Amino acid sequence: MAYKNNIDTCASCTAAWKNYHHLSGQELKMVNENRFEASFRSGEVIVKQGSPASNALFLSRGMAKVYIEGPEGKSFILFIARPGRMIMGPGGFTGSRNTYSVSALTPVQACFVNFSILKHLARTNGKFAEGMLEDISAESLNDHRRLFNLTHKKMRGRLADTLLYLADDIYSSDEFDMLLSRQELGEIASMAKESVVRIMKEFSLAGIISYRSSRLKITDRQKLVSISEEG
Amino acid sequence: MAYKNNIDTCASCTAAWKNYHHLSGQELKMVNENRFEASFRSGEVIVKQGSPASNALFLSRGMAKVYIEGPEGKSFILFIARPGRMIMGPGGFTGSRNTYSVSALTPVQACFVNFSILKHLARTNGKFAEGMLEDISAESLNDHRRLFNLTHKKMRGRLADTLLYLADDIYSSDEFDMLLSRQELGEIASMAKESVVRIMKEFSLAGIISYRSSRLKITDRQKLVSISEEG
DNA sequence: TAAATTAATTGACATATATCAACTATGCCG
DNA sequence: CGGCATAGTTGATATATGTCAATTAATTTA
Repeated sequence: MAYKNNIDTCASCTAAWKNYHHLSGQELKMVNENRFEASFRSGEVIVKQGSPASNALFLSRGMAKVYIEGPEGKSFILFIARPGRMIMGPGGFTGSRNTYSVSALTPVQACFVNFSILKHLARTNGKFAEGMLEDISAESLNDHRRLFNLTHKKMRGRLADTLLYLADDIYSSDEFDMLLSRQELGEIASMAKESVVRIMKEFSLAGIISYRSSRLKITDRQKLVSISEEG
Repeated sequence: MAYKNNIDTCASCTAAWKNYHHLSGQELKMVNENRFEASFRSGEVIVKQGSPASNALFLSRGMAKVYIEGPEGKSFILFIARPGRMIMGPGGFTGSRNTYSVSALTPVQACFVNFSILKHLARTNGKFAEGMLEDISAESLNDHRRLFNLTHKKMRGRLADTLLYLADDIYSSDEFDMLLSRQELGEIASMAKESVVRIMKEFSLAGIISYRSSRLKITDRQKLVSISEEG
């Protein structure tokens, strides 16, 4: 975990959180002067569940998984994080501990901004607070959809959801490098890794997806969507 | 759905949202003058999923269930609502439609406050905005726990969770009137109503709970907690 | 109060899905 | 480059859970 500052300023950062647009030059300067940056290698833990929560996380480069660690090594992936998004667990406003872990799926460049700064900005800049509320609301809506889908769909539907999530929300493309293991796909779709393997093969034989090595391509999106909808 | 105003003012309302404490007299007056009130009978729909979302809901009396309606009559109960809490779907800040339905479990007295008022207050009153963020964060944390529990626990664990949720968060007592049908318990714990019946009986035979008619009592909380934890 | 709904219960059965064990492919490190 | 560790794959099996059908209990309505 080597420390270095690769980003000049928040103002010039191309991966900055869109809500920072609501800040004045003065306010953004405050964020910039109080952030700190770090690099992580693939697989490294960026935030550890249970540890004291004091900073929000922003990725400036790379991808990470955000997950809940349960007993007996069981874990559940909440979402995949990319640059441009604020990663602040509920712990930021409620308790004082991280309610989830974050670990790097690729080499990651990350910025940490202390909660106190963000809270101060939310108190003093109404537009910023509103943007924050919008962000958190959008997450909340996702959680609700997920709660419904995970409890009401069967494996095929849940895996279809997962593949569509990756294509639509993460890669914005129907063809992408699959950074997640079968195990991790299972931790998103809530199923055993063996089941992921079997259903991926089934989809492949049905011409819905194709994959070789780590490259995955959705070849029949329509069918995948209908599997997702049928549950 | 008869309309009447039973609450004098927000200032004197004993069921008011705690975050209203952060408002000035002037601000609270604005809320008071722009709210409207309505009564609902048991079973009546208070908010309908998919309809245009324009108001946040506050119960001043009674209980309601907040749930997602899926295809084929399937539904999933997100939470049980009581007075003192703001009920604003994510739709309030993101889309413009209600993302869930709310229906009365008992006779309900409810207040509606337009989003525009709440957004305005959030923009102009930092403390209020912060309180709102705290509230939403707490909900988010619940959703995350629920995502993990529903996907990783077996039926007994999920039903134990549900009964503890009712006792701890809703009734603050180990003995209470069970307003929910077996079907509805299943829509919280994500299982068939028949399974709810069978496991309730099992718990009853094991001396963990007892029930006759609509009265339910947790008689061995420790065991119920351990079932919840073991999953 | 009786009839008519609706909810709860029970048993039998089907099946979706996890688990276990073995094996193979792949990638990484010395 | 070869060997070790990790990830992927496959088949066999166990089981948790849903579904269906029938019955009883409880509640509402006429």
